[in-house]
Amino acid sequence: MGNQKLYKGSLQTIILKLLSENEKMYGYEITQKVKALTKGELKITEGALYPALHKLEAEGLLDVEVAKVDNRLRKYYKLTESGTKETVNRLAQLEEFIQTMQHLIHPKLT
Amino acid sequence: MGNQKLYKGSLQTIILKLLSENEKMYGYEITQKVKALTKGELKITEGALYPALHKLEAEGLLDVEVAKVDNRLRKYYKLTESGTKETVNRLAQLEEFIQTMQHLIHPKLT
DNA sequence: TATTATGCATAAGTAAATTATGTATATATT
DNA sequence: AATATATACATAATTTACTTATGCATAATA
Repeated sequence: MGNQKLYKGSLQTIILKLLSENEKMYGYEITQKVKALTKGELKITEGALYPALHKLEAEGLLDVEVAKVDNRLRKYYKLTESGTKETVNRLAQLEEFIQTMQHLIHPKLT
Repeated sequence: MGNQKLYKGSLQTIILKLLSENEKMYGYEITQKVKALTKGELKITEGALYPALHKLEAEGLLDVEVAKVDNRLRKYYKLTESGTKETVNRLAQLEEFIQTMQHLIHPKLT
């Protein structure tokens, strides 16, 4: 919980990763999914999420599709072709970053 | 290299960790050490490092001691008692963050 | 002689969050 | 019936933590 600031920079990658697994998701769903997957560790705020989604869309990595469910608005996002490719890169970078941090924290291992 | 933005938020923890291993270090030494430990993966810029050191000092986590070596100035930093305790916390938070990210990236494992 | 390495520092600009609002519908609680 | 919580979107103001650019100074190298 106190490590909330550490995930700065990785939100886009998290979104892309979830979309690579789920075909299409809407914003609120993403926040709930992340909360569930991390057992409440990571809580994505709306102020972070929606601008991030808009940016990914503007960059051509996501497509959006509006739907009305139970009289409520939903915006479903899914990866574009370009987004699918970029997800691979972003995940590789995140993995590399984690490896690098492991080297710093546990200098003896690996 | 492209993951440079991901380490946002972890610089202070990196500094604290290095100082928990080395007793005392000066700024330039820290940049070189990180570069070496990460095989050039992470390059701490001076614009990030020095303000971070000053902040940690202002928070009472570091003590500073000025020395002149080869007619050049050096500022040696070392952990205070409070800094030693805080290092444990920060490292635990970083570990937890890494674990959380692993869960997100590799949902099947652990 | 000019560049690179060593060693410190700060100011301006930027990216990506947090915090605080705002709108609206549906469901659960008092 | 009124109120709070959950669902679902959005944006503006602020803060944090960097990058980039710049500055000063000495030592070693090309």
